[in-house]
Formats: sequence, structure tokens, C-alpha cells
Amino acid sequence: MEPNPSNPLENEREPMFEKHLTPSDVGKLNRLVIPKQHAEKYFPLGGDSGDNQGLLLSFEDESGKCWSFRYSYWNNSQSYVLTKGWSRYVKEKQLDAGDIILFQRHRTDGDRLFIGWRRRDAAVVVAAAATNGGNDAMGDNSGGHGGWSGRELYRGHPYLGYIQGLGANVLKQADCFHAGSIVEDQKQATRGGNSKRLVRLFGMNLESHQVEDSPPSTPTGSILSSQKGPTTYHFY
Amino acid sequence: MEPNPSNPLENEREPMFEKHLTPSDVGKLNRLVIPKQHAEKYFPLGGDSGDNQGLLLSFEDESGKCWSFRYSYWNNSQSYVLTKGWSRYVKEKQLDAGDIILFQRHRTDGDRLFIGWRRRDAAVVVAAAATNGGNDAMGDNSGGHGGWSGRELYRGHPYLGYIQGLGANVLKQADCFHAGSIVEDQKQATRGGNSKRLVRLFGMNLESHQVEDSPPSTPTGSILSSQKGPTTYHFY
DNA sequence: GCCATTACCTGATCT
DNA sequence: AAGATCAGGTAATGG
Repeated sequence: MEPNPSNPLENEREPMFEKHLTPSDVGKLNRLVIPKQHAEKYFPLGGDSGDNQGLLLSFEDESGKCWSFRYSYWNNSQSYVLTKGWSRYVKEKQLDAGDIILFQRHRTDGDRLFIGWRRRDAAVVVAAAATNGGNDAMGDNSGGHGGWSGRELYRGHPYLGYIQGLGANVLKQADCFHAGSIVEDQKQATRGGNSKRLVRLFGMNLESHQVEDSPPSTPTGSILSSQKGPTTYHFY
Repeated sequence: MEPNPSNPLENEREPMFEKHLTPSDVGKLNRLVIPKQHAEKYFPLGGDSGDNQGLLLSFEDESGKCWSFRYSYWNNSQSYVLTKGWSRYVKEKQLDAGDIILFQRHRTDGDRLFIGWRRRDAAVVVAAAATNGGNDAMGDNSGGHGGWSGRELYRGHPYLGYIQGLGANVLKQADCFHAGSIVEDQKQATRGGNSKRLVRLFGMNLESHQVEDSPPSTPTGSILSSQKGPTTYHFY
């Protein structure tokens, strides 16, 4: 969801940082390296936990689901990492290298943490979708949907690889913060009137939830508020 | 330095073992496999260290510099290895497959360890140099010096690859135990009188420090004393 | 044994 | 240019 004064939930969160996921972050190493500057600013370990075994950090995702990760410092590489639990998150969210992981916290209750993500190419896709009032404006030059059996087909695609062959999810979402129940019931006045549109893009029928661009809710701005246009869409 | 009764430093060391380095020993595996017989004889791990994390072994090199290596047992391969620190040593000494690594220890203080090395072809090179009283006896059929930018040019050379493009060292030494400050101030009576010579070898001007062959200083001999002729030269 | 997790380790890159 | 960082590894361990 966009920063929106009418949505109290939005104002309660402030961004901490985001990271472009590396192949290692989503690969078999089962760990996310947290850049030191951010780790030491937001998740201090030294005198905080007392012990050197790290600690458990819990984050809420876009659906309210809670994710706990072991957070620790690796002496040898001098780096901060999320380990246990991280690979499950990567798998559920279908994260790939280049996707972006977002960390937020509650504005007043700093112990309440949020985790989110968006696709590496969300901006490009949404930009196309944003100029697209109806169906089939892009044509159907990507081939049929049914024949795509795996996401690997679209690895390295300059726009988006958004098909997965596994599990119940058929589409990878482009941006988690705009999915889930929190925004489902919102009704907003938009330029186009209805806040939902069907967009046909690269041969896919996509439902877009268009929300007005709003100014940042805080003077300092936020990661989310800086993603005005591109993040106004989510796909099911 | 040669084994020399006048040099008390020599008498303080005894050889433990040596190993011809394999490609893996000097490659990207960043480890040196220590033959089990020698490992268990000289670096016992079992009841010695108590833990199974291996231990840190520190060795002095030919210049007195201390090198610490992690030493441990790999259950998978059932082998003893030096790991952490080893690749730095290989790099600094410019070791290649076929070169020989030497381990010594203090005769009375067995905890004091020494590490050294010699080139696989040291004997060949030095033999050539030893028959070479002056300059240019070998001609200059190797091409000019200035054009050699890296040792890779001489990888696989049957005699010696002794150029490196980095840092202050221009030549790979042929035998570490004969370099360093310890021998610098020694003045010895030699056949030729002056202990230093300029030798031109493969188009290189080399300064040789000629030292008299001396009998081994101990009845058991030593690694060093067994390398009488070929190892009497060192190059800067 | 396989897989997930933890704990090392290192080179390339950046500062 | 020396040090810090971190992406990408390996090895040990536990389940």
C-alpha cells in the first residue's frame, strides 16, 4: 500500500532499509547477509543480546504472517546474517536474485518488525501496466500461458519472470506490500474511478489495484513512498 | 644459510619431513594435505588438542616471519590438512606444484616450528649457475627481461618460472632457507674469495651468494645439509 | 544417507 | 594502497 493519510496502518510503519538479493541470498547458503551499516543501526547485537549466539528476530509479512529468523554475526566474515528460517521465506515468496527485500518497523513500537519484498522488475512491468487502461494493449507476443511449465523459462528475461510451476501459487507477485488482506477492503477515489483494473500484459491477465499517488507521510520520506508509481500494482 | 658449525642457528633445527606439493596443495582448495604418517608423528591431534576443531600451528619462515595455519583432520577424506593461512603462504612464496615444502622443528624446544620450501628445479637452475663464473655464459636466448610481465609466461617451463609481476620481489627464490637477513652478514672464506657474484642466467642478472660447502653439523644430517651443492645460491 | 543449519574461509571489490 | 566488506564458497553437524 502506498503511504496514505487515510490508512492508519501505513503511518505506523517506517522503512529501515532494503537490499537487492544476491544469488547467494536466495541460493543454497540459506542465509541473508545484512549489510553491516544497516545491521548495526537497526539490529544491534553487541550489548543487546549479551550472548554471541545471535538472537531471534520476528517479522510480520504482508499478510500478517509472522516469520522468525535467527540473526547472528559471523566472526570470520565479519558479517551479519539471517540464517534459520530464511530459506523458508525465500521459498514461499519465490524470491530470486535481484528481487528486493524490504525491512520496516513500527513507528512507535520499534520492536515490531515487518518484512516485505518486491520483484526486481516490478517497476518496468507496472510502468507498462500503468499506461494500459484495458486489455490486450500489449498484444500476446509472449506465447500462451498454459505452456509455461517453469519459472526458469524466464530467468534473465529483461522484464519479468512471473510464472512458477510449483505449488498453489500460479503467479509470482510483483510487490508484497500491495497484496494481502490489509489493502483488500480499501476503497479509494482514483483518477479512473474504480480502484481495480484488469490489465493484459505480456499475454497475462493481471488484476491491478490502482491507488492514488500521495505525498510521503513523513518529512523524511520513506522507501515505500519513494516507489510511488511502480508499486501501486499487485498481481494475483 | 648452510649448515655451518659456526652458525648456532643451524644446529638448533632438525628436519621433520618434506612434501612435494601437488597441484591441489597450491591450487584453489587452499589447503595442504599432510601425509598421515608425518601428521600423526609430528602433529598429533587426538588426545593432544582435546577438541576436534583442530589447532593453530605457528611456523617461522626463513625470514623469521611467523605463519599460523589451522591444522585439522578432515573426516571425509581421512586426511590431515593445513587450511587457514596456507593460501597466503603459497601466494607469498610463489609456490607451484612440484615445489617442495619443508618442515623443521627446534631440536630442544619441539614446540618451535619452522617452515621452508625449495623450488622443484632448484638443483637444475643452480647447477647451471654453479658452472657459471661470470656473466652471459648462457647467452640471452630467453628474450628480454622488460617484456615479461607475469609469471604465467613461465608456467610449465621445464626449469624455472621465476618472474613475478607483483610487488617488490622480482625473482622467485629457488630455496627459502638460503635467503633472509640471517645470512646477510656472514663472511666466509670461499674458493672465489668474494662471497657475492653476479650471474647472468636465462637473460637475468642474478646476484649469487656463494658459500662454501661444509659437512653436516650433526651426525644425522638435516634437510638443509643434504642440499649441499644445489642450494648454495639465493637470488634477489 | 540427505538435507538444513551452523560455522568457517577467501577473493574480488570497494573505499 | 591497506583495510573493510561481502558474495560465494567449503566443512562439520544434527536431524
